[in-house]
Amino acid sequence: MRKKFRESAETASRLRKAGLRPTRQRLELAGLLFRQGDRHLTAESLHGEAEASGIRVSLATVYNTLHQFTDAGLLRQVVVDAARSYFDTNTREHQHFYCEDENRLIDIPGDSIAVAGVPAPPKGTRIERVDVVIRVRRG
Amino acid sequence: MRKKFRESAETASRLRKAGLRPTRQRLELAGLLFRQGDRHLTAESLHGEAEASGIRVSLATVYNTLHQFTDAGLLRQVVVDAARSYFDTNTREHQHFYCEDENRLIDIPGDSIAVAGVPAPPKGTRIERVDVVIRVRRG
DNA sequence: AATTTTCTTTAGAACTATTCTAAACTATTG
DNA sequence: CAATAGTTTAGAATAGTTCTAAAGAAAATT
Repeated sequence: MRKKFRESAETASRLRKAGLRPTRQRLELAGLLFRQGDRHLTAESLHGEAEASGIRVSLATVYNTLHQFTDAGLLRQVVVDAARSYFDTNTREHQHFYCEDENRLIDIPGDSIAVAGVPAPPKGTRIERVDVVIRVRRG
Repeated sequence: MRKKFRESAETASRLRKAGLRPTRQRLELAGLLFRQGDRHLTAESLHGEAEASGIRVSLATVYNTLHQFTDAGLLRQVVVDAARSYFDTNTREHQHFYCEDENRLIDIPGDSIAVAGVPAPPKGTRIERVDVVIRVRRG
């Protein structure tokens, strides 16, 4: 399969650039993560998907991989819920609706939303990121 | 002590209005929470403070109380860190800097900051709250 | 003011998400 | 192809939080 081969090679080189060896587990997880469009996953949900696809990988490796990919800029971690951590395959600038009834994230494109009037950050610090979470409920 | 008595009576009636019995534990925790100005606490930190003040209260009760006060609108829960939950005694509209180096929250007054271009919420939902977290780091 | 009812507190167990550990394994280097 | 350095893994450990059921306290009822 030509396409798959090219994707793997591309992913492998992305990983190498991030200082990560392109192991079977990383390549297969990357396949799951990036094959489809923008996605929001938890470690458990990705692990479940891997299992369902016949990919053999431990939960610990899923956690490691999600964090390594996040550090490498391939994923963005989204904190909306005290209970679980979400990872977003969309690393462009954007924000989120968070549906509290169904624990679901929905992207808001970065060009539609803007935060104005941000004060200077506390002395000795610099702004890392501005996160907007719009909490919504059925009703 | 006149002042303390009045505070207790006021707190007691706030609790009653929220359908909560003004028990010793709730009154004493309310004392710690609201005596000082705006504060950001975790369950553990409040429990520690209580211990230090000679207030006898279990950690389970601290958790219960924080949630009950939040439901009653006396506190606001702030989600910034996947690890721990913060509770904010400032329930006015406002936002936060989150200092990732020291796990510390800093209030941003609601009148200085504004979010523009919020799209319509997903079908069948209404906006509950708009949370802005500005993540900062030393540097 | 004693009794009953309802709510609250508590210690400790249980749970959930996540991280750690150290041994086995795999990719890369020389 | 051996040596090295990085990776994976199962399971243990941890952290924060919630649950449980029994004891205690507040409110309602007599």
